[in-house]
Amino acid sequence: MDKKYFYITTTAPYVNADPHIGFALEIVQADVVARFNGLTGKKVAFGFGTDEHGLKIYRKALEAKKDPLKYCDEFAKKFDDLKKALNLNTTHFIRTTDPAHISAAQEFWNRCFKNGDIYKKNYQIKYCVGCELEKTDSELENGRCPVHPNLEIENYQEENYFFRFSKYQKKLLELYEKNQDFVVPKNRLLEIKTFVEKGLEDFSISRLKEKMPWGVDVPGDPDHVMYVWFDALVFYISTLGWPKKEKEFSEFWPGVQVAGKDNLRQQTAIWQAMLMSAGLPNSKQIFIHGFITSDGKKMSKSLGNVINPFDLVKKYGTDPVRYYLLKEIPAADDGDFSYSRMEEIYNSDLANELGNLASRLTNLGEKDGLTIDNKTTSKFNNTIINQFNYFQFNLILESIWLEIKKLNKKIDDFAPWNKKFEERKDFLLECIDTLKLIGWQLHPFLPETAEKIISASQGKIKKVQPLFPRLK
RNA sequence: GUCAGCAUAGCUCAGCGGUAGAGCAAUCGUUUCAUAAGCGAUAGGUCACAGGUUCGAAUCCUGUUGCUGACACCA
Repeated sequence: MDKKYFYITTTAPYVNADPHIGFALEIVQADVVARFNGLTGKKVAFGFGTDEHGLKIYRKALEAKKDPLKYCDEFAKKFDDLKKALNLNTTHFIRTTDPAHISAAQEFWNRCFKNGDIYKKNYQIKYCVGCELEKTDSELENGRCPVHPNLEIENYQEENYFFRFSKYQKKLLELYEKNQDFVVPKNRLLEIKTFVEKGLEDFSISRLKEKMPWGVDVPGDPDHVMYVWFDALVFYISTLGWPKKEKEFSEFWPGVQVAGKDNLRQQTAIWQAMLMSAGLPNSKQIFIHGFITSDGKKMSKSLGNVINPFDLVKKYGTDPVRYYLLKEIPAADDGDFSYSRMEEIYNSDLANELGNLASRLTNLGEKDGLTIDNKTTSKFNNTIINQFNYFQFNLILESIWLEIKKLNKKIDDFAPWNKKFEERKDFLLECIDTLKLIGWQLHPFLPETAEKIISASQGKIKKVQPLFPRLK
């Protein structure tokens, strides 16, 4: 709709563990799209934040004998550190424990309530005394806790607030029907459609405060706090300052949301129904990415194969890590990370092909004392623009690398080092200009490298330091 | 258990009815401007398995095996 403004956001990571490589993937993907849109002249908002309420965090904080907020502070800091480590161009940041978010969540609740979509009902809770935890049906085996099969599951009821999700079945299906690109990739759209078609049940959106106080107060009811989902989803608009910053909100919303496949339902159905209920426009688009395995295996603490994004960046640098995530992990499918593959593509793609190309060209240019004045800037052809619309980062990078290979070959074929100065001048100028264009195309993906390339290929040409020193 | 998707060279994937493709890795050759980089060539696959349809199947259909996801209160 609005061509001037663009808003993109990731999910708000839950702060019960250190930042995960999977979230790094998600936010790097969002960053690339944000930067791309910025280069095409739009005003971009890129939202980011942390999800900090709920039982799990409350328990962890108690275990660590810490005040929940202080406990969250430590994690929120770690997530904030991702911005620097991954060179993210985020413009907005909010924690769900920030007062602005809390009042946004309450305002959102009020709107849904006024619309008649929030009501009180008895909620059946299944509780395992052994774990001292509430259990869901999917966690039970034959109606018993798998960890404590000799203990009976206790049932009790409490009064909760419910959200009238069922009311929005038809409207959600209309939304999917009307906009076939609402969820990308399309098999995810199919998945959620099937889910909604099967019928929707209202779900509980509050918890008794006496049992679990770590949440946003339900307006007008001191006995309840909101269930994390409800408050966390409002994050997508509280980052923009809703409801206070009306202008900013109306400029940027609706936005594009990036989420993992485990988040499909929350983003594409629940959140959309909530928006309808609150009388706000639906999201523009939801992109669903896959998961990353580590050396072909699921990452888990017990296997000891968890990949920490900070370690990776420390070892290889920001742009190589971004390159791996964008080139080697198919954006919409599961992908694998391995150190050997990381080093392979670092050396072949980055050091040998791209880095060396910049070195040889700027070296030739410097020796001939060349100067380039032309102001080539960002330029994306329609294929690339279309591939951006479907988040096909790996394909875009492949086509950029095709250009890099072509340029390397072109230099070999012409062999400027065998030519006289006058014979090679125009040739070199042309090559360096192509290099600059490549730099611009790389800008959303590898911002730091791109800037080095661009600045090295304009004005008086000087040989660049190796962009990516070869490993080993 | 039910439903859906996937299974192609060592690795990552493209091809989706007409004699198996790319990149990386491997091997060999070649150039020297460059980060011992570049360029070229070679090798590497009964296209998961078994049936069927067709003049012809990696490509369509059926079955088997394996993996992944969904089947609602885990963010």
